[in-house]
Amino acid sequence: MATSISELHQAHAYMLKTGLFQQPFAASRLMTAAASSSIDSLSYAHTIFTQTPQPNTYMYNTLIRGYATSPTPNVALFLFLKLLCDDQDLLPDKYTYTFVLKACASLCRVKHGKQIHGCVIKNGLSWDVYICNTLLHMYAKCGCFEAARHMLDRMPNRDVVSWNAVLSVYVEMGLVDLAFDFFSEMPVKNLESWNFMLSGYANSGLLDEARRVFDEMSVKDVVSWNALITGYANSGRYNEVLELFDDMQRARVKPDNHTLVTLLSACAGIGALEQGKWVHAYMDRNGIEANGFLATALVDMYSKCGCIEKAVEVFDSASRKDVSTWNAMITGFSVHGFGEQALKVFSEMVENGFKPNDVTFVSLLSACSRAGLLFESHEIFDNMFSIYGIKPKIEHYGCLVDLLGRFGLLKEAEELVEKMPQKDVLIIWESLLSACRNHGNVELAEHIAGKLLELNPQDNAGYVQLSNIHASKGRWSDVVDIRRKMREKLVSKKPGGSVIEVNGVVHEFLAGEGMI
DNA sequence: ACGTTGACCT
Repeated sequence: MATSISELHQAHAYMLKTGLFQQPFAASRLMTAAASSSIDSLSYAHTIFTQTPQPNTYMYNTLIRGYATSPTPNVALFLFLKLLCDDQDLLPDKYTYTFVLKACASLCRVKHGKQIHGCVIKNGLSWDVYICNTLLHMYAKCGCFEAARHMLDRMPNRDVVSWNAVLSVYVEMGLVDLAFDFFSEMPVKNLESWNFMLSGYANSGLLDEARRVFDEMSVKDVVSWNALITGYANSGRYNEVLELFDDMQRARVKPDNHTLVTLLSACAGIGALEQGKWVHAYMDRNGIEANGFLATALVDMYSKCGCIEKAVEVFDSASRKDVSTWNAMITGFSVHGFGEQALKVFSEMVENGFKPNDVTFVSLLSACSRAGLLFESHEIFDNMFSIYGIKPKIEHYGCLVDLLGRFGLLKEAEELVEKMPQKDVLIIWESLLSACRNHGNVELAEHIAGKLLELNPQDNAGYVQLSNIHASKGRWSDVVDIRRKMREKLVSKKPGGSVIEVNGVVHEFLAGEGMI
């Protein structure tokens, strides 16, 4: 089996030279290899398809399946139409329908799905449980739960997958209550059914319910453990994540890459360096390579735990990086205050042919902001859209406003905020307001605080900052006035907190709390 | 020769 595009090219060239390519079976094999290899070679498979004089249904199926699970499932629909119209002597078979229906589901195109359902009935394929299950999933995915239910109730040969196909959509949409009603009603359940229900609760942050389902399960696999652990991790309950991982090991369930990624992000979240190192050592012991997701998670963990050197080490030795891996490294340098290094990694990233995304630019701009790289930040902000086609979002404006504010370029910052899309500008005004405070610019501060309170009278930052500015200028009566307004609206400041790891134990303390 | 339902990183 070919694993790289160059191997595919070699095979293709050989087949053209020997005339093997003219044989439909051989051509199909090559195309299948291209469409299903892990590398992004779907377009290459499409090229082979186009060059084949008389593609058969199998080749159509292979390509439709490839596109159905790609980011552009509409091409699968197009190919299905081409099969119906262009090739009169070819007909879709039962496989074609499962693939094209999958495309309808991911596109939420219920109209097309219904038409294809009609074809299925016309061609006498209504008995096929695979097709019916895909239809069920399609109707549910498009929000047509009544249609799905109607079909499910009338299906003579429904099985556990039929029920799961609908349940999975309830869960995916976060409709946990409906999911649970449906789940309770299911006459047959398998491990997947339980895992769906469990991850439904876990993803909605309903950890007690998730836990209850988990404890009720007679059989659990690594997916079950991962679902629960991920739920705790997403709720920021990192200490419990580490406890659950201990339980998992005691239950002798072997962690997989997903487990380790979640574990590392938990370590990163609480700065648990020792546990993070343990995960890294575990990977080494078990021959698990630090690539892709795991490399990203390790880089992130080491840099959040303060070990930028270790982060660099992992990054440099990762043979397979993706955009997120690069982003994690840039963020790492950024938060450690190494602005120039962050920019250097960015140019390497581009040189290596990676396409930066909006996260990349948040990291870059905040690197500039922290390191005070004013000139560079303007250049990056401008290139972001003109070269890379990424529209600046609130975060990007925020970084720039922050930087301008730090340099005391308050007028410029204000002009930038005025140019922003109106939605969500509150936080940016807050950032600028604190810059005004640092530079003692009372006039602009009052102007901004006024805007802020007008936009959101509940906003505590506006009150707090404005009162601080008055306080710094000795305007005590204004301070008292604002504090009284705050009490009236019951606005209060949430206490700040921090975490630190000492000897492998993570401690949390709140601002104003004693150390001992 | 092909098919239905699964959780993870910035």
